[in-house]
Amino acid sequence: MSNLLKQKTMELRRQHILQAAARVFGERGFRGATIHNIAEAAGVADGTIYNVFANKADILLSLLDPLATQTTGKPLTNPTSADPSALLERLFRERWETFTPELLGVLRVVLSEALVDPDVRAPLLERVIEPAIHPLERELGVMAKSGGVISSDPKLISRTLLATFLGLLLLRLLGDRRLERADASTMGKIADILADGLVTRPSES
Amino acid sequence: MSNLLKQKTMELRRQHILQAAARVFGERGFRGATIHNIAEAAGVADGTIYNVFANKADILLSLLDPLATQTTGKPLTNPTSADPSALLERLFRERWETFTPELLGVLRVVLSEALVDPDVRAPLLERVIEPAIHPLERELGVMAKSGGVISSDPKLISRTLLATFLGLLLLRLLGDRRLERADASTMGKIADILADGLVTRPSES
Amino acid sequence: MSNLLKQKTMELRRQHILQAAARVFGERGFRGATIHNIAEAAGVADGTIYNVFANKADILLSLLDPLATQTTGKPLTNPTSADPSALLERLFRERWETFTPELLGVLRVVLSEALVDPDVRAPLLERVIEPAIHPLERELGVMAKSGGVISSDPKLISRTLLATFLGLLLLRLLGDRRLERADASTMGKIADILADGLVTRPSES
Amino acid sequence: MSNLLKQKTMELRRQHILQAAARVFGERGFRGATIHNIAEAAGVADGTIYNVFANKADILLSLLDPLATQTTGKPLTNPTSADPSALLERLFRERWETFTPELLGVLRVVLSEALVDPDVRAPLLERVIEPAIHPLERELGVMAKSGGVISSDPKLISRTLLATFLGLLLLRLLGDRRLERADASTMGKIADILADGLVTRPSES
DNA sequence: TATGAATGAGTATTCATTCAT
DNA sequence: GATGAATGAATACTCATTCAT
Repeated sequence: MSNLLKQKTMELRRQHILQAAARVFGERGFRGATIHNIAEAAGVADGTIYNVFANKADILLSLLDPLATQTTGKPLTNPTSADPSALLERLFRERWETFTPELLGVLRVVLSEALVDPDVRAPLLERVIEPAIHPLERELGVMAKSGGVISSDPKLISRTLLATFLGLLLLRLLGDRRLERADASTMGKIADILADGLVTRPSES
Repeated sequence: MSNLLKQKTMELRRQHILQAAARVFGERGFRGATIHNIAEAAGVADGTIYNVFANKADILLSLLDPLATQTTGKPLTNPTSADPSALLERLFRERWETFTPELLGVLRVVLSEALVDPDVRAPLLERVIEPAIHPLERELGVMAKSGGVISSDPKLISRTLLATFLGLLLLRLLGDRRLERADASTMGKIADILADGLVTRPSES
Repeated sequence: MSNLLKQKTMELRRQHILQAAARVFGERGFRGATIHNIAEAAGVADGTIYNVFANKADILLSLLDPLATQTTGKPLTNPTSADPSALLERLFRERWETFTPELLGVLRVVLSEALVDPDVRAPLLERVIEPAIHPLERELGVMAKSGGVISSDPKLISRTLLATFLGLLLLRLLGDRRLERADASTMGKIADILADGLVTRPSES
Repeated sequence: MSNLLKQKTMELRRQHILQAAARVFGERGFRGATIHNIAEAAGVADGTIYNVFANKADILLSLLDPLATQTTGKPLTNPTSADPSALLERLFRERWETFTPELLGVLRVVLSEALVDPDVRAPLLERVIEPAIHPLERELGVMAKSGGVISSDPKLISRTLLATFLGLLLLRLLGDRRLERADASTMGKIADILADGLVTRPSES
């Protein structure tokens, strides 16, 4: 039983260090943050970090988990929702809200590092991005057959939707004022635009 | 005249080093690349770089120029084109093509560093992103008044369009296979979707 | 009695750890081996080692015991053997055989460390080397008086004999193939050479 | 020509650092000495050492050169010297004298490290020990045929001679007082003993 | 008494920057 | 101006030792 207790203590410590790392990495980036910075923020000794993580990179890779949970934990689609507008609505409104400041910090450092390090890029693609795209792609295929959405190229459309969402997050991370104050309702507007198009149709007049 | 010659020589050397830096930074990232790497790639001595650039960060900031030219050099909108579909078409087709492998490398390292360093983030926002958004925003406002596009919130719509484009580039940089082989025609499809919407309208049947 | 039992248990544990340490030190050297390596090899926790030994250096010093026993346990000379050839024979044949692979490992690490650390050097000299030299020196003195061996400088001769033996062990430890496969009979040959000299005497023809 | 000057300067610096390293390693051993210790002793910055040596181990391996020169530079045997006694005389007298305090320091650290690190052991064997043994072995073979020395097993005899010499050096390095004050004449005595044997022959009476 | 997680001092190595030539 | 050797601050990681359980 002391064994179970130890495991729990270990897990708590791990999460504690990960939170500190998320904060420090979010502020200074992966390369800019030192193990000492993280240890200080977590209130432990430098060496303690290595009782939990193999090395600095391992900490960063562990931060992919919350991002992955983000995608896999809450399925984008839902068997009963065959309404494409509702799908977009959910994609943009709900997901935007789940990006708390802390999770944004994680995204910031993970994206930054993934762009220049294949060892981060590969798991990000495989564990976060693809699990976000695939169900969407499948759902779009189904909806296309039933006539709800335009039928061409679900592979491309799913990527476009994710791209828009990621791009909005990116602009926010880069300091765009408009997106820093975007809330769920803002996202609702964007979902509507994507659903109905930007151009007003003559036939609608 | 010798003065002029010197200036030209200097400018040539500067461009030469910048090209080498673009390549090296694109491959290794900003922190992962050393001054020595760049000097080697440019065929000059380490010290020579400091005759042209103040420090390593200065090289990176200088790489914003080609990205800025990207946006300001070829205006997104064009007074004569009052057609919103054509605007989107141009935004996605032409711009996608201008992202040569070298420019993608620049974008890669600049984005990576901007995400975690405010000293890169601010000029990227100011010199590249905002100059891309503002004319678009203005044009959308005009088109909204003339009824060509939906009228609400050009600030948000312009950001959404840029977000989609940036997001597509981002997915490509992160290794998404579909987007790695996307060409101008692929971008044309995406522009169409944004123009007309994803949902098929009952009224259109 | 429980007290006695405890002492025995303690002594067993001590010997167990020492054996593990001999193995690990022999493979990795003193600095290259970690307390954790030794604890693992002994099947105990790191902390347990400190219940038995004061510190890492104390383990190494404790490994001098088997080497010391080597010398003091089996006296080199024997009052009844006044035959110098027999003495050399015993010195080389018997002692060579007592250097089991494990004891060679101990010698390896002790020599290595003694060469660069006075805190190991002094006890090695005092507890192992001098106890090996002195009785030999004494015996040579006696034999010199009775005319069995050349009379000059027993101090030097005893050292020369030990030097030869140590040197042979050293070459073996350094990987010399010929000595790695040397057995007792090989040592017998060497003893003969030392007894009779390398040069063939004209008078012997 | 400035190129030639640079090479010379580089070589001087290299030798300067090597001398400092020999001193520091000799005092503290390989593991006990830090790069900073060596840099301080050489009067240069830590980083400068890495302009000359690839890493710490490379410094140690470079210290094999003076030891190798020791053996290969001055051939043990000499075509004209067919006299075995003279050969031993030279082996012990001359070589002992070449072990200056500095070279002894080098031998100390090289032996210490070679005992526990195969990466040092192999080159020591190949570049120092074998080049010392082989010519000796050959010469002994020749002398055996001409009847000057006992004929059996030159492989073993050559090793025995080197073992004796190495063993004497080892005892000296371990602090044996008698050998710390041994000079060339002491070595002469030892050579005589090896030549003529330890035992006084009845036939010689 | 045994455990093994926490500690934090210690170190090889890197690399941006300088500056004598 | 160009060079590239010298600099030395900075940092990930190790490991002997301690001590609460």
